[in-house]
Amino acid sequence: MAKQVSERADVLPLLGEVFREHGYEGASLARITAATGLGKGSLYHFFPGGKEEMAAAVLAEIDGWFEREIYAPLRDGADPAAAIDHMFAACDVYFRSGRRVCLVGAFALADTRDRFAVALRDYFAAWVAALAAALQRLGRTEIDAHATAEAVVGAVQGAIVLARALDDTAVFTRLLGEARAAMTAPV
Amino acid sequence: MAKQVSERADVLPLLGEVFREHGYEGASLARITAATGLGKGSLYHFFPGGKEEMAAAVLAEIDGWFEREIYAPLRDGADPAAAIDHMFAACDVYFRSGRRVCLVGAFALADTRDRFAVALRDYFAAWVAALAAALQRLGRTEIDAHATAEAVVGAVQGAIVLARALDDTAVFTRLLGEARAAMTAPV
DNA sequence: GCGAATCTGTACCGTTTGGTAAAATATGTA
DNA sequence: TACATATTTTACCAAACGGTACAGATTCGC
Repeated sequence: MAKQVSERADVLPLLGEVFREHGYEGASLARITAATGLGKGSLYHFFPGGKEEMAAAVLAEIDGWFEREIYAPLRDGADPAAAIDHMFAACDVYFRSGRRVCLVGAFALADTRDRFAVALRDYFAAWVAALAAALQRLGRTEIDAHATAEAVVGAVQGAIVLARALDDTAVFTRLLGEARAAMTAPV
Repeated sequence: MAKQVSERADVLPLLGEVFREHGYEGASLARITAATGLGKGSLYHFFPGGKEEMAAAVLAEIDGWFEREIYAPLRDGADPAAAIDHMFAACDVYFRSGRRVCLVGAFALADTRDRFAVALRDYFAAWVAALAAALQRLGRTEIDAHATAEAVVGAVQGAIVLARALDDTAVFTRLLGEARAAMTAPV
């Protein structure tokens, strides 16, 4: 009975992948134990609230990652244009050109939407706000910046759906490229 | 034991709503019987293949509706511009300004993607092709028409995700309006 | 009116579900 | 070493799962 040195934080990425691949309902404890290597006992030790707490923790970790990696540079970074470029590049890597699902987006389409309403809203609101801030720093008006940011974030989500449905990563890359071009062209 | 005069086709819309609201895994037979009023006996009489056949039938019905209502006018209608306007209007009604999920898009994000791969691909491929045909008839080049069509179809899917996550139907209307404007502006 | 085909309600099957309880083992600290 | 705290294993639970079997009831063709 070796103690795996697994911190609670270490299992979150594995946990996230299970939720991503099978959704909230499809992520059974059997699959979770298989993916994490942790038995039910350990899981309920780390997450006394069960599946719901696991999913909430994953959402919080995702939110933290985006805040650190994408939102903060957009909002506070020295070079807004570079932060925007970094955002597109990071999205392509993170979502694996549309092969990997956005867990927050997927939750928004299922009946998990109500259960995690606050987390979902915060995630997208923060993304739109951060991108809009970068655009404003590049000289756009507040209204124009917000509308454009909204469209770009929406385009990313739509690109994931399309790329997965068409089973074609090129669609994802193409759509993100167009969104990026439409952003940088007209100041 | 009154015979409900329900044809197989009559239950498809109800069935579709269950899948939309709860996803494939979340659409339990208990929920399905509750929503349709049909017992297991009747359900398995109409759909011997069980849940999988039910979902496939719903997808086929959806595909038929879009083909009839949206794709055909775009492709073969007398007035391509009017067909595009009709598409946006029909989308707003069908998806209830982003409150109602696109079942095909939702399936694309879950692990139902592999099970119904062909149906998902066909749905989006047909949509993009039809919209591209309308754009070509309006004078765009084949390449430009295809790229634009892809972006618009993606925007619709992204708009649904965003509207649901932000719990704001205005986002859906706004994004579709922008997509439409971006389409009609530069010939 | 009669038989065949169609439809429906109910009971049941084995499996899996999320979750619990507690005993057994590791680990950190003094 | 000893003791408390963390962690893990194992066994177990009631409920729900998708699906089957089949006997009734209804409807339709003739």
